[in-house]
Amino acid sequence: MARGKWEMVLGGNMQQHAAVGIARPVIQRLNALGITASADLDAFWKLVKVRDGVDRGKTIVGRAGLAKHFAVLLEGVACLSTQDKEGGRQIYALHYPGDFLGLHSSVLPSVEPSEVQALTSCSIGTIDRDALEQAIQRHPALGRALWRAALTEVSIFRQRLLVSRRPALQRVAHLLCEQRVRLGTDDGVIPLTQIDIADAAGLSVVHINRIFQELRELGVLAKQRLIEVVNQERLQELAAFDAGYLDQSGSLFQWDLRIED
Amino acid sequence: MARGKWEMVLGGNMQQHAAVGIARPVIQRLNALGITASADLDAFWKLVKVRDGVDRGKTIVGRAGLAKHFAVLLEGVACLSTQDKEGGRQIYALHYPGDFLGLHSSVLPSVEPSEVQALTSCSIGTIDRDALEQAIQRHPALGRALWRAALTEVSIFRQRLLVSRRPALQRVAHLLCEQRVRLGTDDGVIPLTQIDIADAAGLSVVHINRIFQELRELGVLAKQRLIEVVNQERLQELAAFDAGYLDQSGSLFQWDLRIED
DNA sequence: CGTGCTGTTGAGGACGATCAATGACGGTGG
DNA sequence: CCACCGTCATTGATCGTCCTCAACAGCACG
Repeated sequence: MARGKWEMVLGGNMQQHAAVGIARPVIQRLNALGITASADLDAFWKLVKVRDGVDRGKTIVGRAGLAKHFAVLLEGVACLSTQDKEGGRQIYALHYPGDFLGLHSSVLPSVEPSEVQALTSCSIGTIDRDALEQAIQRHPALGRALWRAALTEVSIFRQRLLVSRRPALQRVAHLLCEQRVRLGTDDGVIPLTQIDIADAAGLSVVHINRIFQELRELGVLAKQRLIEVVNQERLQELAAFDAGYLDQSGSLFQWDLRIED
Repeated sequence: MARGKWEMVLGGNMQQHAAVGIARPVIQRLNALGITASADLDAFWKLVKVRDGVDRGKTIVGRAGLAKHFAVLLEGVACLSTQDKEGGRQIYALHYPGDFLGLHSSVLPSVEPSEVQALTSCSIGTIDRDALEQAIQRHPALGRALWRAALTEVSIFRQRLLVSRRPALQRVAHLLCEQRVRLGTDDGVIPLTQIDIADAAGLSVVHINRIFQELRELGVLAKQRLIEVVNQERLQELAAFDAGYLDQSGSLFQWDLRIED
């Protein structure tokens, strides 16, 4: 995570970045969201200005108005969270490379103040809002992709609502399953702390710790500090996990993303 | 709630229905969603086929994907719910006259099976999906209105996620506040059973009952079977309720990218 | 080699679930 | 009109889950 604090890449070539490795997750994501034409991909990528070295704990997307930018996560882990007045942090959603950051504020402006925060050092790509709108005019597929991304976020909220009624072990198991799928990595490592998990699951850290011990006894998690899933199948059984809700590619209303003023 | 089981009103005139009283909530809602031009209102209303006499407990919008029509609630109370395998009912959202029913299935098709169910006798208006899409082409304001309605639903989900971490009294108080605002009536009566509240709040009926007794002691609820709020202010304090999340009339894209250093 | 953050462990207690039984109310049919 | 029934509301008792407080251990950092 070096490469200089501000690496402006205006109109850069996508393949170049793929070579650097930083663009690959984004391209994969865009593909998954239905953007396959390289003209569309290029159009999108031309909008992105890469920025490295956002430190852990920093706010990436705030909540106040006057937004000129929007972001894509390139490297690292971030979360969409809010503080309740006792200082407790509620994590609504976790973000991994390829995710769009700040969809929440475009989709749900007048909602409980929430923000996107870096959980590890992150690289992000910023996108100018006006430029994006123009690009969407010329490449409607981009609008649809954003729409789908927003739907997936919504779908995750709803699923969480269901899961929040289940006992802690299943809740945690479900959360871990979701992270595995979203990460899309092969090793079972989940790059979060128990504290993060607690805030995301809505449980106390102490209890999370005990749940983790159970999961380790069950042979689901590795017996180390690091959170590593070693038996994905068993985990899914425990969680009654069905990944369907993470795929909104079949959405009926394929409205073009409309932008008012 | 008589007036015949099937009263088809193809292309009926809006004012007529307003006279009947059945259309007023819908018109108010459409106004609130930004549809003010009478051309738009008429265009919408022409799509609606009125249907009376949906009995309590009946399914209004099923979970099978690809619904060809969706609905508007004209009279009565309905809910968006799902069953978990133990037979427990989780209520995601309550619907009152003017609400759109089945947005969930057009917006989030591949999600945990959920359905819209009548909680009292209801009158609904059904709307053909294809006809609606065509109307949206000619009246973009309709598209925006639906979009906003969907956003409000999403916003409610998210708020619930936050509230679900708070203790039962506040949770229930918050739920009641929300229902008061959504109902928009002057008397404090909330036309639900304790069972409904329990399923919506994710608490046991027994516990809901005890919470209600507390709320009555606090002078917030009337001391009768009927659920009636007699001290709205106190209730809002208890709930730390801010109605902001119920109003998504703000602009769609309000991005704010901020990076601290 | 402290200082700070994360993970771990124990003890006690609050909150809410569950089980079970009883009232209250409204509708239905005799 | 009354007896019956189903649904909803209420109450008591018990139990389990999860929280809180508190202390300590492991590890990374400067």
